[in-house]
Amino acid sequence: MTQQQEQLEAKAYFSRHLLEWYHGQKRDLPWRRHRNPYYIWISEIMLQQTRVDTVIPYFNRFIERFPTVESLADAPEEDVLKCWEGLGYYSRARNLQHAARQVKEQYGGQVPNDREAVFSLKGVGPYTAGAILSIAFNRPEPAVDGNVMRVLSRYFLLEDDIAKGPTRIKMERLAAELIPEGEASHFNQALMELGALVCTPKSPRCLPCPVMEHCSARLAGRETSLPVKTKAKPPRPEERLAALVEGRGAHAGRVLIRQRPASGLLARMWELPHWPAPPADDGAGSGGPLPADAALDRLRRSLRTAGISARPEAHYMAAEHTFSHIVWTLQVYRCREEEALPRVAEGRVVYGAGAAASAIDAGGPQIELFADGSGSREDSGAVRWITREDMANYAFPNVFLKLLTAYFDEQDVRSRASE
DNA sequence: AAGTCGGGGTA
DNA sequence: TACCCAGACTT
Repeated sequence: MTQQQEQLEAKAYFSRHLLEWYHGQKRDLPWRRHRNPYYIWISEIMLQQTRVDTVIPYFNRFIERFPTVESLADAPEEDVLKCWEGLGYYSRARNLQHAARQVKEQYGGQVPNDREAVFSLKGVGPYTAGAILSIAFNRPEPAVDGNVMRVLSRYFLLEDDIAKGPTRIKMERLAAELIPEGEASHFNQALMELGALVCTPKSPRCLPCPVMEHCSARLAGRETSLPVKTKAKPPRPEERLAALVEGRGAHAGRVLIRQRPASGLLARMWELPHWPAPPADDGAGSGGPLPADAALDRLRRSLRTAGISARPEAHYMAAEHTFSHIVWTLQVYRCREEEALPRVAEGRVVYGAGAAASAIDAGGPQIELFADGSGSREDSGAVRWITREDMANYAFPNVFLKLLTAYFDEQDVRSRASE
């Protein structure tokens, strides 16, 4: 048998056995219960860089709250964001709603089924377009994600770096050849299911694998050294000082939160106000936490610059928040609202500092208005005084969700103890 | 091609 | 710890 014939046979074997395995092993997932293109689409956006088990509860809540394309298109953006709270990559939520409006206006509320149209939807790239077209419409389009690249690089012993762009193109060509006639939907899902359940990154379960016999990596004993992938550079650390401002008088029992800018990191999410901590200058330049008094002093100045009348009192707790490119270490301080608060009414912060106000009015990319990191661009956002119950109306990144929940829990314990 | 965008599970 | 993940968008 020629090499080309062997290759053809290996491909046919792969597709046939994988498909058969899938019919017996596929998981019962909410978006698999109907072939509803809207459900498939939502699930695929949520599944970007996110595990199935994490997505399931979010998916169920989401389609309950937004059952149709039109209901999503017509919803307030903050509702969509709140539904996405804790899932991460929040631009996915905003892009999804943008795309829902595209579908409503350009395609009569029906998810389009041709490549051009699907690809034009905001937030839909090569993988997601292929996934929607194949899974929802059974079109013979490849849907190549990291999972599929791992499976193919092992089965065919491909040593291309899957972090490189051209590799995905090559994998797509291969994946397209493998789709059995009329079976695009099942086959593409089978490929991903195998990657998720059997051909896992660290320790692949080769024995129960339906295609083990002809897996080139396995036959070469190289299944754990594939795929080849250049590793990402480590995230840079950022030390920050956060203010947990406890209200007094009219704001008693409430905490101050602010909204982030409309673009960039955690866009339009709500948070405790926080600012960069200056590097601790201990002479060695090694960084590390700031001495307590220096931190309090820095925070006092940041609060004043932001137009928040509050006095830092004591360190409360530390919290970490990891992004793919940054790691925040937040040192949270309890602060007391000061009397006489003409500058922090409900609504927007009014700047007292002339320099900051004029700099913002001038427009442009004002990242840091002052060299010391106070008066940052974030200081121009809306602020609110909230209770625990109000948390339901604002979308928070997980770190602040946990911080606020812990704080209000503690307050409840204290108030019950003092009764 | 590289950087920007969260968060959690796994070994 | 370090690595991984059902990626897309911007520059």
